[in-house]
Amino acid sequence: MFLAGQGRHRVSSRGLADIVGVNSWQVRKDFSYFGGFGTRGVGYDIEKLVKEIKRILKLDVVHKVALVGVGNLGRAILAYPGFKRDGFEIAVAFDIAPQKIGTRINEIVIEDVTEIRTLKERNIDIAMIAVPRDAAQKTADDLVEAGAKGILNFAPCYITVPKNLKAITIDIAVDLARLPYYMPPG
Amino acid sequence: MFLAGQGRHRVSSRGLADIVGVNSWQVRKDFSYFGGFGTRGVGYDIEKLVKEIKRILKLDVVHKVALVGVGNLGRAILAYPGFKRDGFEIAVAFDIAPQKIGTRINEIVIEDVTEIRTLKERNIDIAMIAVPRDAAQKTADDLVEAGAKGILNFAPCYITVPKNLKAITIDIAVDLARLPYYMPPG
DNA sequence: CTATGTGAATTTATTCACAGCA
DNA sequence: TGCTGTGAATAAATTCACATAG
Repeated sequence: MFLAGQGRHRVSSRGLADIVGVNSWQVRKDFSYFGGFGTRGVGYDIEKLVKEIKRILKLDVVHKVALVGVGNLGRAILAYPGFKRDGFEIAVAFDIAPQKIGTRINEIVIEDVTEIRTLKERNIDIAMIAVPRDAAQKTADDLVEAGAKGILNFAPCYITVPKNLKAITIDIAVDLARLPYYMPPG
Repeated sequence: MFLAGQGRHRVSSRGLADIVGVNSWQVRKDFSYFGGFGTRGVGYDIEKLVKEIKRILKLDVVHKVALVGVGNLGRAILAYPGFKRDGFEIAVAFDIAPQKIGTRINEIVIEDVTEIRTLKERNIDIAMIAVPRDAAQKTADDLVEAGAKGILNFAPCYITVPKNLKAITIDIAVDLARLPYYMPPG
């Protein structure tokens, strides 16, 4: 985006710092916690740096993702072009509405929610929840039982999963509510 | 959600801590930074607590919000029911496509993007960006010029605003990329 | 001579323990 | 007695300064 594929091979901690708006020693210290992967007097090799970070974040393998709920939000997610870049592949979408089953959106076939049970045999370990709030926890429970290891929840409620798994909730209203605190008066 | 309107008047720091999964002294310490608003030996009056927190976060006034971009994501946002609860009101939606101008979605009339310039006179101080990535920064610039004080950006890119204003970017791919690090192997 | 990586110093945040008020 | 609010103790994160490798 900023660096890759633009003819540049190297970047310094200062260069990275300027991009993300922090200080150069913060960049170096943070990298050092995972073992230094720069070259003294030279800087960081961009390709190697990206590879190391992907390895640390466990993004060095392709993760297959399921989407549950193909309403407005679900369709917006299916239309989002940025997943492949980071090694994610939306493999399937589920919905409860019979008239949607079997249709395709962006090459993804929509299946009945009861097929969630087949996640494990399809090597899908991540799921996104885009169902109404009242159905979110039940959906999460089904996903966990089917073998999902990570859940990204877009329903406006907290969901609980076994503590060895990971769930992240994205609630637009919560993020919106953070803005006024930082906004100037008037 | 958990406490309001369920017959309960009071809650202890321990009660709050259990709900959000932290320790009771963390709750008390955090509240104390803004001046204690509990009663010793009793706990916190729920109604007063909510009021104080809303005041601190500047959510004690209604904020009018504009949406720019009425594609899949924009329509999903307009359909989201949770804004009013927190004192936000989507006042207008803008789009660049002529065939969308003048139509309504969820009581919101869609106007041409050139009307962004009227934000200030309509007392709209917050905007949500749901346009394609290439148009995001230009949209942000227009919004800032029109008087927006806070921006919630859904385009998958960083946007820059003058440093006395506030912009928050929500990028699904970034949140998705956080999951594998915490997920158990296998 | 340049830019990393890291101990040491400093600052900030977390945790504890209890005084103080209803 | 019960639970808040807060100083003190502890832990963690940030910042600095520089030895070190290329």
